[in-house]
Amino acid sequence: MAVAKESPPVSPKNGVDQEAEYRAQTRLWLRLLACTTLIEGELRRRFREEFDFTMPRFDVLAQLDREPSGLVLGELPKRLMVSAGNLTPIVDRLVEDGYITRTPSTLDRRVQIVCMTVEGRKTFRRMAKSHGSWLVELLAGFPADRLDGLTGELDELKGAVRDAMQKP
Amino acid sequence: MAVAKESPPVSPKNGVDQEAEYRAQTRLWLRLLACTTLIEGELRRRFREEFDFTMPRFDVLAQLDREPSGLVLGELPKRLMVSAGNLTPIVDRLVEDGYITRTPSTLDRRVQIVCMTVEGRKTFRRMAKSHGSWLVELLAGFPADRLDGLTGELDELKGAVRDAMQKP
DNA sequence: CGCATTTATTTTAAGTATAAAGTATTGCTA
DNA sequence: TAGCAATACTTTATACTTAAAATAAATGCG
Repeated sequence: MAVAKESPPVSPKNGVDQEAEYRAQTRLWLRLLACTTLIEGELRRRFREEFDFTMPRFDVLAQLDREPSGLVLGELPKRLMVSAGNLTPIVDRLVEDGYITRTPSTLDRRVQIVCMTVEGRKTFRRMAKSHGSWLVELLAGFPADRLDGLTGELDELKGAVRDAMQKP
Repeated sequence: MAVAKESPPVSPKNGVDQEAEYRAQTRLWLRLLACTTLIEGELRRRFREEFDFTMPRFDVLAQLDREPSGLVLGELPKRLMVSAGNLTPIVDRLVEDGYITRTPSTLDRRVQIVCMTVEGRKTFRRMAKSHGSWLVELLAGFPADRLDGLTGELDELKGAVRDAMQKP
């Protein structure tokens, strides 16, 4: 039963509309996933090839780059939206490689402060520059005057999803 | 739109525009990643809680569900955009659990045909129904009349990125 | 036919991810 | 002030992920 798009709302939502909306939602999700996977895969590949570095490691450095005085270790999982346990070995290796330091707080011996070293900052800057240019290269084909519009839509989407997750 | 397509670094003249565009591109990428991570994480969590199942396993079943006569194993990595090596243990376990079968082709003994079992099909239908309703729930807060528009934008983005990756 | 190449798939090594349990340490409170 | 709950972080178990090497079978070509 084909329903005209502009048919008045006879019932709040009839079966056909619901079905169509469901399919539209599924399509959106699949497209979102495809875009992210595509870009993420390419960035990962280049990080590996050019710098023998991984994105999670870069992400940690990116957070620390904004915090000259360092960051409480527990802040990282929150900001990067990953689990705490995941971060331990990543931070371990960044310390091992000399890019960051991990110092126990004198006030609370459970807490550790992580801070980028001079070496780490230098390395990060170099990688960040490439990262930026890769992004520019990959997104160059998308009309510049619609970048903000799309970002705005995604912001709304994110808000809606977050709200939906809050409720229960 | 007055943006040089791929002029390397920066000429003083349009330096500001380029910088602004670069920031817009970065914002878009971060938002895209945030949306996907948010939704993916929630779906993963629910798959785990409700069905003790993972998304990659579900994705394999979803592909096979459309192919009543089964699929050449090598098709899966292409369709799911994952590496072949990754798939081996996933398929192994699905076979082990009785959801799919893996039969060597009689024509070419390198090739294997994977096919969903009746049991697998039953299980998949049940999970797919929940998956759909979760998606509806998570995306309910986003205006229905803008779903297709956003999907279209993402399609364009995907095309642009794919083109950019093709060239070199 | 014999051998190199290509194709399909698996194995391996290194890393990322989560959940859940474990270890200190601190703070609260009865 | 003794004990217990909360907090910060690590460890463990399991699974996904890729890249690259390995295996195995088919194909092509001289």
